[in-house]
Amino acid sequence: MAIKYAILGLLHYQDMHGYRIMKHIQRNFGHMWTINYGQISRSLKDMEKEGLVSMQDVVPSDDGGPHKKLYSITPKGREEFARWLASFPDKGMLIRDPFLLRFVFFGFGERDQALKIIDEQIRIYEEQLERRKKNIAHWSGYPDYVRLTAELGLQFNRTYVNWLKRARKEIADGREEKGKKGKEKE
Amino acid sequence: MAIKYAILGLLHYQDMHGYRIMKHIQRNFGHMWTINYGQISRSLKDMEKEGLVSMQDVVPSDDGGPHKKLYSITPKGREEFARWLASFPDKGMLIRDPFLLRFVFFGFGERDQALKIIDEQIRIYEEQLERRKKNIAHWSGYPDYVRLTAELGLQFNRTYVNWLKRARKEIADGREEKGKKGKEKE
DNA sequence: GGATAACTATGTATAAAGTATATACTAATA
DNA sequence: TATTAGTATATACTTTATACATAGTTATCC
Repeated sequence: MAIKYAILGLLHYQDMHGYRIMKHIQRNFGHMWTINYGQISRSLKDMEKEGLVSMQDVVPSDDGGPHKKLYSITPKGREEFARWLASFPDKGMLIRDPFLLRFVFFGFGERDQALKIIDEQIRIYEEQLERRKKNIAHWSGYPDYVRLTAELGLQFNRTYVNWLKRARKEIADGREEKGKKGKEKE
Repeated sequence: MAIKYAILGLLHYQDMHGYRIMKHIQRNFGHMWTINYGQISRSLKDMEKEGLVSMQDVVPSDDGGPHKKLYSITPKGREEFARWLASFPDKGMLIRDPFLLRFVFFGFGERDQALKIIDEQIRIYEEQLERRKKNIAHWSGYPDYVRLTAELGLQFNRTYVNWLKRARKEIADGREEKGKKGKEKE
């Protein structure tokens, strides 16, 4: 359960409640992790049962805000996190890109439709790239591990956008019509 | 169910059995999709029920080899695939890297242990890069969509290895000790 | 020739992750 | 004062991923 360790790691910085953990992961780990509240909610409940975190109810009367559940990491949680951190990753990178899966098969469809989808993909990833460029400056004073991770996200984003634009151009220029269309390698 | 469309796409090229589909995805789509046999096996069974593929048992006496189940795409399968191909991807790229998740938290552990894990990661991805460099030449005559996708895989691999090496150097030089260790941004 | 390791081939049970949907309160804004 | 965006949580359901189990084939090593 990898989400578990992401949560335990974040709770090293400070106590948090579920929604804030989700927002943190979305904002700062977005290039290597996607998450939604349902997963956080379930994980926190399980982890409390396991004794890795402890929960404190923050009722509206306490701070004037909405009902929250504030989670802290326990000594047991710190132990398990440290063990995990020092262990070698057992699995490799997991990638799923619904766009690329289409892209590789675009030879079986209409070129104009393919170009439309590619253009939309360029729009999305250029926007993301601009957001990340703006954000990266804020990381300059932070620990190397965190800053370096953000920089990798930016580099992947840049590589992807450049590739998309080059691919779009090659396809628009009609080069795919000359290839051995429909053939595939083993 | 995205796996379904990967399978339907591959069956456009030729009839295949499950193990071969898995190997194909691992070898050629590894940078955009990860998969294991369990998923293929169940997907094919479901897809046969749905009428998207048809199955033909190849018993040992037929070809001397082991028992196989040869799958073909049906007209209904082609229709559904075409519909999917022309649709806009509803979800973005998903990346989950057990190494990067550790990396971002290495500030909470021992630097020497971190360096060991980083070195192992460099070894793994340099090996993968060499394999891909060798493979890419074989794609030169193939349709643009397929070749371009393979090229992106190579570029991502290269970006990752370069980043790993730079990160390793920065960390080995001890720069992470000077940072605001343990602090984290919101 | 026989062991053994690596590869081909499949299947099922279980665990983990991801999505859809629901509720409710707060803050901003038009 | 509506309405929208944002904060906050929870559960049911679906899809995806892993672990384990089986069995035959091919290659290699002694």
